[in-house]
Amino acid sequence: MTKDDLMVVIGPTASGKTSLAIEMAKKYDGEIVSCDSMQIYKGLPISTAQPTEEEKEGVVHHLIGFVDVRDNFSVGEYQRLAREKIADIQSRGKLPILCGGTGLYIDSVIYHMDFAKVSEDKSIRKKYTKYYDENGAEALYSLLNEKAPDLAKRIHQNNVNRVIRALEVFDLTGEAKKEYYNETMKQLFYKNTIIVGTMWDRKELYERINKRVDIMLQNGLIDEIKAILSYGIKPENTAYKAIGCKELSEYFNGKMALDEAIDKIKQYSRNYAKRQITWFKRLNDVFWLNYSNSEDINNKKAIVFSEIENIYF
RNA sequence: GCCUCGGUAGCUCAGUCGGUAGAGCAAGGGACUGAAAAUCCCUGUGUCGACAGUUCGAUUCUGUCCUGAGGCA
Repeated sequence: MTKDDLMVVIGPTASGKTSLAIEMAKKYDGEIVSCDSMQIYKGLPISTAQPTEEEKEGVVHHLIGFVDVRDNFSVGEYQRLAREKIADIQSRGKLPILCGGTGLYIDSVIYHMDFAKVSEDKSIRKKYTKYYDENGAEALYSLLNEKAPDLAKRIHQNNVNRVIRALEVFDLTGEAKKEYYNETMKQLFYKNTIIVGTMWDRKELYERINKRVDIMLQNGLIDEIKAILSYGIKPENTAYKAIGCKELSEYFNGKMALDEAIDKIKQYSRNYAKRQITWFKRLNDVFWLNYSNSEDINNKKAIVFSEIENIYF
């Protein structure tokens, strides 16, 4: 195992990433690095579909359940931590397997992405949020357009979050995010990266998602969310945006019937899966395993396994 | 049985003072560099419940019928 070796498992939610990653980890003496913006939080094992101890089958998992739900987190931090973990796994002669569905987090690790050196500045964000509230999206956007027209071109004016972050970076550094245009971003950070994607035909994937939400409910989803709400998690917290949390808190508030909340959880999960698919379609050189084509699966898996054996061993 | 209000896009509804119709959600496609399970962009022809009448022309007016909800008996 060298510092250039990295196995990656991607796919939309409920497509079977976790079990594939575990299968590979057992076969090749690997350890799994979760790449999921919500599994990082403590106290959300059910809603974020973290593997149980039983499901892990003894495979070591990293970057799961280590952040307090009241704390916010970011890609930059994730990138740093994931690369540390990967280096550590490699140094012990094991195969690192990056597994998850958060597209930006995946890119941050596998590509040469440089995030702006400046992190969140509350007062700047507050200032621009206020400006937006008073003057609207168009006016906010034109501020950015004056300061950094090239950057503005790449952001839609209605995407206020991004416009604000771009302004924040500009104000703190005095320049547009140059790395935006940097071609090196498309280069792999780990030369021997193999990416496998788990996929299903759309209809089947949606059925699996619906079914998985029902299983989460059986496993105690409602109590889990009730518990983290009682810890004092607020709507501004990132963890609150996890699917399940906001819907169930409306149910607890009496604003929504339970059935309706459950339907929304399923709905938003399906919407999310679709966005994930859009993201992953852009990646090159992915070995896609479509589980709806069961006859094909074993052949494709065999190809992936021989690829792994050629490159890593 | 009578009265009232409905029956319009997959769903919830708006609308056309008569010239064959539009929002939100869904669905599909796309974007994505420190909130990313977030955020944002693009895509809307559907016997306007059925039949008949009036009209140059009806989804829009009139009548009958079917159907849903509520009210009165």
